[in-house]
Amino acid sequence: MVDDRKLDVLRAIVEDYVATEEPVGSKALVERHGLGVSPATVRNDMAALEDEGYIHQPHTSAGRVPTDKGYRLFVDKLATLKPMSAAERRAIATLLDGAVDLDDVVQKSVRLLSQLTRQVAIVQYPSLSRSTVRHIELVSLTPTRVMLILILSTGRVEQRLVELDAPVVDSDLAELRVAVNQASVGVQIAAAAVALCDLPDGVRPEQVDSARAIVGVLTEAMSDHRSDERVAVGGTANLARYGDFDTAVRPLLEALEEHVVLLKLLGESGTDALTVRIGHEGPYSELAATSVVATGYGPQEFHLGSLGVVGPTRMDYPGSMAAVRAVARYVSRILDEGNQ
Amino acid sequence: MVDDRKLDVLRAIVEDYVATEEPVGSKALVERHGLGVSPATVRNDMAALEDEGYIHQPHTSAGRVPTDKGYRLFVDKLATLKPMSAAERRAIATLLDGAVDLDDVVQKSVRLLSQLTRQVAIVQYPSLSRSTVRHIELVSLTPTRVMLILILSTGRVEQRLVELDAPVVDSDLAELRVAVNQASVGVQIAAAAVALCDLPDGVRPEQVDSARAIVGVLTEAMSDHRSDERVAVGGTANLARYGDFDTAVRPLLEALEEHVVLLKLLGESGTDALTVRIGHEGPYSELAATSVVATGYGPQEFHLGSLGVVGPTRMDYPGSMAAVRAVARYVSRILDEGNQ
DNA sequence: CTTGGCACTCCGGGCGAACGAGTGCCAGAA
DNA sequence: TTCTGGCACTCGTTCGCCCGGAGTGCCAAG
Repeated sequence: MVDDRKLDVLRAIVEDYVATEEPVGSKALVERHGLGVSPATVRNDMAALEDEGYIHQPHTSAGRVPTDKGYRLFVDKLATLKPMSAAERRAIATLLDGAVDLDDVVQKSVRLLSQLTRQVAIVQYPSLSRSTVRHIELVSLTPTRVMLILILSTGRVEQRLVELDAPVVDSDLAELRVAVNQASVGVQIAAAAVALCDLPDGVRPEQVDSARAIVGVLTEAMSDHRSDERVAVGGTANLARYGDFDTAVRPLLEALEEHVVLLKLLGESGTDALTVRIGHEGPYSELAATSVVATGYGPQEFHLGSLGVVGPTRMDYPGSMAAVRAVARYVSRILDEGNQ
Repeated sequence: MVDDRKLDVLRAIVEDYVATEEPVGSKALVERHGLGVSPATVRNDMAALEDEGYIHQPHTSAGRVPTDKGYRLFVDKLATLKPMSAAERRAIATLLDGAVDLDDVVQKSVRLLSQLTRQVAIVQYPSLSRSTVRHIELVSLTPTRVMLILILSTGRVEQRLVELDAPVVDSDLAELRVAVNQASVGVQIAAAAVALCDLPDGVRPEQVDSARAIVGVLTEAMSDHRSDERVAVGGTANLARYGDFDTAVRPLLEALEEHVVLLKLLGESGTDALTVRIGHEGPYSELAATSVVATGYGPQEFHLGSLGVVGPTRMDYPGSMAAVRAVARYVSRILDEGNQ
């Protein structure tokens, strides 16, 4: 089982199959890779690999195709990350350095990732719940309407409109602004929501109602878990290269509409490690033909969110893994800089 | 040429073809619609319609298929908007009323539109250039970093980070905040950018540099035409229902990645009218097999942006047109309310 | 102007044969 | 023990072919 040549054969099969999309036979294998043995020998190895479940033949007298288990072994033992070319590194750096705000960073990352890997890319917005509050701004638009602006350490900005029953004067609003900022700046968002709850009790009686309304919306915005579900998707056009429409493209297209599904695909594991989920290893049986390469991102191992690519199980794992890791690193750096 | 029955036949052909996706023959036509004449008569009419270019037969002895010109006549003369069901109206109202901010409104509109029409939906964010400034907020994060927040009449919020060479004190910043707001609140954004340019000249000499930097970024954000290109896309999974992958799905998938292309598709015409662009009538020859149903939206005939759906030329025009118009109306109302 | 009849066209499905890629196995060589 | 060349076999794919059926255009009659 720990046979070097058999592993070589498996690697060759994976690489050829990824390149050609066609089952690969023993003869083509020895030709395209310098294996130094005859087709017959390779056939023996292939038979063994098939017994062990690493490859599979669609029907008698067709070539072999890697199974999910085969890809798994390939990824774990045989693949070395394809280093990014200098041009690619430069593209990443210049594109992301030019981003003006968080939205821009996310949009550009998705685009980048999909172009580098020629696959569908997914980037989760930095999680609300793991951010800290950087600033809260209260802007009175009319005497009875206040806009709340919540600025987070990641650069993410949430806004809410509040209708008040009674008008507030600007000086009161200013007071309240100071109070909410004191209570929450630098604090993790969950803790900030708690800290804010008691705040209205301390203000002057005339203000209490307005303060309650404002703080209410604020804490609601902070604990709105839907906002954690925001993701950006790009590169769907790459689906066009897929071979099998019904088993591969359709379910994936449907999944891409459901952001909750996407997040689960990325894996909210909370770890920053580069993870590869191959075919049936994922949580959805309809997506048994697709693999996910994902990783967390965030400054200094602090997990803010995830990003990755999804594609057919027959995909270029080394290349995708390298691209995903490279983009995650740049994004982490950018977010860190903005926060310094 | 102005023959009532021939028009009836054309309408029947369009409806049948949209329903079945198959060329429709004379016999099936008289059966499914109560035309009250024999197949032979219908055949004569069909021959005439074909001479005039409204329909086309893929090959001898196949049924007829509407041409783009045929769809055009159908849309212009024969189609009556399918009224929305009560349930659909309710769905629109409850979904959009629950939106918390502009992003939310746009996201939900896209989703709604794609579900109502079972097609790919596109919604353009309200144009920056046609909005007025509602408020500008300057928040000092550290002494040398200021975050600018630009709140527009549409509810759209733009944010930018400014690095200053020298620290500013809060009171100076407050002064500047008052000044920029005075200069720009209520003013159309292009005019506001102009008005702001001269502003730094009036401030105290120590502030000039900071003011210049801040106003510079602000006017840049205001005149950033890229921001006008923001669009949201949804319902791509509906592409899966398309018959022909290579001629229909692939080019459209590619177009959906290019937001500039999408905007051109929606038509920046600036009018609020409901427009239908059928097949080759559009600006892209690769999209000769797709149609666009779009309209502008915005309070009281004031064009803020466009929204619509794209699909195969063989699509349900009456239904799509009704849905697009209904959603546009609700979106307009919501934006108007937020702005009142 | 409409209708029924009729000959004609041509697409699509079904069937069978030839083909070829790939295999498994076996006997002999290293 | 391991590798290799040879060989018979399997089975999916492709091509040619035929045939049925849907649909048409045209014509003569109502």
